[in-house]
Amino acid sequence: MAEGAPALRRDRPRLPAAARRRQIIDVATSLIAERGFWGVSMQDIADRCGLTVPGLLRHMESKVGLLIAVLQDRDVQDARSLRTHLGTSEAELPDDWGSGLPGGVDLRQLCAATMQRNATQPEIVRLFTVLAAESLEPTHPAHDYFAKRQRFAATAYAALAEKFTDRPELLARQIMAMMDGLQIHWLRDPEATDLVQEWETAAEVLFARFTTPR
Amino acid sequence: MAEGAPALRRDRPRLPAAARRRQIIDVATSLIAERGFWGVSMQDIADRCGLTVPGLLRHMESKVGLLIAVLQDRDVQDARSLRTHLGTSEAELPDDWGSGLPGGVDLRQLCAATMQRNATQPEIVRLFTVLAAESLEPTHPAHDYFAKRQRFAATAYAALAEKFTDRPELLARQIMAMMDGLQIHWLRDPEATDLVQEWETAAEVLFARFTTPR
DNA sequence: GTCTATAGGACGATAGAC
DNA sequence: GTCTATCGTCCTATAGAC
Repeated sequence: MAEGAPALRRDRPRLPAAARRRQIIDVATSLIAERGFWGVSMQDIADRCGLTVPGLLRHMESKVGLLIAVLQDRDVQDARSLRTHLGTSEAELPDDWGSGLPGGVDLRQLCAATMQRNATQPEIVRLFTVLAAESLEPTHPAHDYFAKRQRFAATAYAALAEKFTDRPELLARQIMAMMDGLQIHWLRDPEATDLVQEWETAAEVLFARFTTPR
Repeated sequence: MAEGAPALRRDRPRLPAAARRRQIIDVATSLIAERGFWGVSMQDIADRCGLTVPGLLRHMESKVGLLIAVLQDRDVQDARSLRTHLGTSEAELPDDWGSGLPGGVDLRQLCAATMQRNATQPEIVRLFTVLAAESLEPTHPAHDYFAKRQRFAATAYAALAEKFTDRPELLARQIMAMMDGLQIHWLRDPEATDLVQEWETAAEVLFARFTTPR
């Protein structure tokens, strides 16, 4: 009966700090997407990492700190993906998204690319959908993040919409609303519809005024 | 110093059960709209009612029971409002919404009326926005409610869309997505825009194919 | 119809051993 | 880098007095 060493939780070996941090962010992303920030406990996250809560807290200074880390990580990933899609040189896009999108981009193509990417990562879409609603409350730790994000997106889209219409903010807002709306319906029943196809049909309507019928 | 009676919490007198229940539902609606179901505790709700938690639990059998009561109450209110707006006789609309909307209704008018009503009650819109996202998780107590609700709305809207297009489910989905999307943007910054006006502009685009230009 | 008291657990976070 | 142990708080819910 005398087990010598106290041994690590389960059979999981120590991980280098960087790898552990990566794992924690991935697990937290997944769980927060499922249940929202208030619906997840540090215990839940620690369990899925094969850690105790204090073990988890050596890598993240608090629960709120963990949420911030998750959101920052998403920005880094998104910026990387955008850079790849648009070509590195002209798109600066640092971690806070810089001041806008490059002017040479076509709005309709950008939207289509975004929806195509989103269709491949429902978990991330869900993370943002759930947190966007939860963080409407001004005291929510992600409130400012989402306020800023929405302001940025509205401005950037409107700038790109200028070559379509003289009311670019209006088109920008309709586009964002339609994208968000289609996404939440898709999340509720992913089998029922094809997000990309659904967007394509909607885009035809939204952009119809601005394209020459063939 | 000898205060005789233990006295009621604060200065609030006993309320008849029905009035108390009404108060509890109103308070819970408001708090859940702000913070989501997982973000609110029974203590929070009891405090705002001037009750202790056991006092609260004499009127609602559990926290989940309270959420159900809130949602059922919304259905009753919505059905009442719809009956008023459409005229009592043809719209049956029992508490579970029956099997559809009366065929005589014009879809575009119905949407406009809905958005006008929603614009006057941001708190209710927020309740549904927050819970719709939170309840994507299949184990959430409101999951089935929202799944059913979305299915009903999609069917009902599609039926009314039949006189506009031969792809009514598509138009119905675009309408619902746009309404939901505009609402969440409006909730984040209610000062910035007029929900009714915003919808009117979007509706012109969505219905443009089906109306004769004057 | 509302209270006090309390059970019994989960929560976020810290201290200190190894 | 991870553990055990623990603090103090908050949670939902119940028992029983008035």
